[in-house]
Amino acid sequence: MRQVPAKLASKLYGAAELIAERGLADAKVDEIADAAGIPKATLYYYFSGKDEVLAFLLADMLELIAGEVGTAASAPGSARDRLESAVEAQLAVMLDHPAVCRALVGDLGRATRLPELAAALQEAFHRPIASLLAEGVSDGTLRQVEDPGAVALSIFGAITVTGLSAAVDGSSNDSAKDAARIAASICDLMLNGLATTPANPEGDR
Amino acid sequence: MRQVPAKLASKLYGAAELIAERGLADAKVDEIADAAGIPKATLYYYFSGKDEVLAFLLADMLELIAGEVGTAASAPGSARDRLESAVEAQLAVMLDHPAVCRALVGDLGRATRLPELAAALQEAFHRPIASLLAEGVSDGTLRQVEDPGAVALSIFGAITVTGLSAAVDGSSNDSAKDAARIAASICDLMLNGLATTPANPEGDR
Amino acid sequence: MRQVPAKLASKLYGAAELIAERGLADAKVDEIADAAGIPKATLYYYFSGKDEVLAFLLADMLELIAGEVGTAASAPGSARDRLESAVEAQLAVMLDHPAVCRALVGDLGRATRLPELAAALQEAFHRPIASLLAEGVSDGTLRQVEDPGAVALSIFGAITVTGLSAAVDGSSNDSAKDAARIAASICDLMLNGLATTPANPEGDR
Amino acid sequence: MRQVPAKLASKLYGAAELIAERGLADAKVDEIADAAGIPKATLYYYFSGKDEVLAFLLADMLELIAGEVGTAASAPGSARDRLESAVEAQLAVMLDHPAVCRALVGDLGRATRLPELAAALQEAFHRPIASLLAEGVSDGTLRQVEDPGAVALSIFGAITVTGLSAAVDGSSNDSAKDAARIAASICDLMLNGLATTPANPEGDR
DNA sequence: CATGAATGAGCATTCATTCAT
DNA sequence: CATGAATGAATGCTCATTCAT
Repeated sequence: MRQVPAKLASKLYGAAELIAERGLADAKVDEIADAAGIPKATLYYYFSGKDEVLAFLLADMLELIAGEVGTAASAPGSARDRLESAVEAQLAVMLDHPAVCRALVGDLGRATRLPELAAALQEAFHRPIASLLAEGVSDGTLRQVEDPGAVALSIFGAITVTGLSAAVDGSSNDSAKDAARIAASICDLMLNGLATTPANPEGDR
Repeated sequence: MRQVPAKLASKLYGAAELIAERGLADAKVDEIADAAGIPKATLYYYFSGKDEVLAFLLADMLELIAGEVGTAASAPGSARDRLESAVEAQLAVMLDHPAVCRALVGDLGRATRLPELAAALQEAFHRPIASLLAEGVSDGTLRQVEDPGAVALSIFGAITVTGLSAAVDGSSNDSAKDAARIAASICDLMLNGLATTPANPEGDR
Repeated sequence: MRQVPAKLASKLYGAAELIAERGLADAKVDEIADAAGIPKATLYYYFSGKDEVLAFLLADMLELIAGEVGTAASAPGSARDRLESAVEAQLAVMLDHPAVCRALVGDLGRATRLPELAAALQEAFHRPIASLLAEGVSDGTLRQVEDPGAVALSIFGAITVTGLSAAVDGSSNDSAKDAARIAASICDLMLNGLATTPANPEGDR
Repeated sequence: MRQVPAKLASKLYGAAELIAERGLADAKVDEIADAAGIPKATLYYYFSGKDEVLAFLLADMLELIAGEVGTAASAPGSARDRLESAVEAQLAVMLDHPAVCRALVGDLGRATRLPELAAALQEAFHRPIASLLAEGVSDGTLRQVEDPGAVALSIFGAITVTGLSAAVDGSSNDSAKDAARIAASICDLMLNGLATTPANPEGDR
């Protein structure tokens, strides 16, 4: 994969919607090129094939998310506050790039197959949450749980599925507001739980 | 789609792993037939094509999940207890059928496109949770939240992503035990939250 | 490469002319299929690609030549007489199948690359001549030469190039007669030499 | 085709091996440029395309052969002696440029299609031999044969195939010596024949 | 002069699907 | 009923060639 010129990169985003809509396998290279407004052969000049185009787009978005989430996670404040910010940051990026985001999930199965993608996902989404959980225990703003890995994964799942669902719906126009609203719901659940009886830190079973 | 003989159905499960691994679009009909150990043409005798094979497998699993989760959700006991049972039931089925489960998620993007599948997913996974949330408010074992839809979706996401992750790993041999362990973590998070300060029912923002 | 039905094989000969005329690389698969009167996909059902089609045709012809030449070489009579018969036999087959023969030479370069083809060539053309040379020395009808390998190769070259030239010209209609005439010239040269002075068995240098 | 700088010309010989190995059609322009160590676009600055590159190389070699053979053929001495010299000269040039020589033969089929190449071949190889045959009859050092054209072609074939075979083998390091050895064998055959019985000038059939 | 970047046109190959037996 | 053989239709990709710099 050659160094992709910024101009080309921006054009490629025009194809993300297509890939999201139809899935990579059903999006013809011709169509992708058309959607991006470039000759098909030019795609092949820069990428080795379809897959690499998607990989490029995903990598781009994951980097963006990793950046935003990382910023939120490393801001000053309690780990708990930063966790809330991180949740909102991830949702914000997802809702800002609904097409790429849907493409990502549409080919999430691929994540199972492409270790590279799996690693990037881990880096962008999962690790920051896991870190914040640990920091929260240290600074006393979050309680200790038995299996932090499973909990981090759960939170990641809650954010991702809700974000994806919103990205698919795509009804609203104010993505920042949507992100904030959804983040609030998730954080409420994540921090306060649903139980009416006093919290039982040892779990319920 | 003709009535599928049980013998054939069981053989088809042998192809689920392949579909999970490669995605439906990248799994050639030849390969699917080979994996199932039947002639390609026989597939076409019973199914109208690739898609119907996957649909058959998914329908099978979704029905199973819907059944298990439905049973758990309609058992006697508090809504809160039943919610916990439902979470574990969903995880148990997922871990019992990791290949089909991965195939399902691998082609989750398809859910965006196939209304039928989306509806079945909704029915099997999402609705039971939403119902239990409402019942919990009624019977006082779960607190009222601001956006029950978003919360239900979050819980669904937490279960699904954690379950999928476990299905992909597939390291353990005792899936029932795994399901119980993961369910405990999720339920702990879901019910008790992570906050150390007293729960703030009004949310945190 | 699947077992090629006789009917298909015979149809394929219709494509030999095309390959001979244009060279394998410049003969489009579509054209080959058209020339043979079969669907392109059927070609791919039986062969792995263009190359295998040519290989099949060549193998077929080489086998034919090997047979004819072998018959001539193992007939009763002196080695010298049989050598003459073999020369004519080779020429006869070449002139009987000018298209395949030209295709063979057109892609003779390929012989350098495909060991399989080189071996078949060796078997069909070269070895029988070399054997006859040795037998001629034994039965006293041919004289001993210093480098029998080089001489066999020279004879092979003389036959092949003359035969090819005739195949390319393709003017005459009586290929058997042509073969006999050319064979006579080659045999005269090969047996009697061009020198006017008495033969000098030790060579001339 | 622009005037080709000597430096470039010499670099191009580095590509002859590639063309010999793969055939012109299968040698990508990129590869040829790489093999020559020059940018692809530079090739197009000097040549109109692939074909012209090969043509340049072949013309170069054919000119060389024509020169060497011509020199040998027009030296003082009997026609018979000069024929021997010409045979060795051709073999010497072929073994001196094995790659170009193989490329030439590899695309010999092309000779069927490119009249220009056929003419050059005729000029370089065939005509000198035919002339010498005639001169030999005149000066009494070679006997009259029935079909001088066929005999000349046979001799040409013997030389070419033996030379090519040696070029492909390429085992030896002393090409001049190889040429001499092979030439001796061919001349022995060509002049003295293989028959043990007294030469029968009327042919053997 | 020489060349890196870009592309138009072409084509081999794949694969889901059909159907006679 | 089940299937081996056959194929129509589609598409990913290659590569020779151009041209602005």
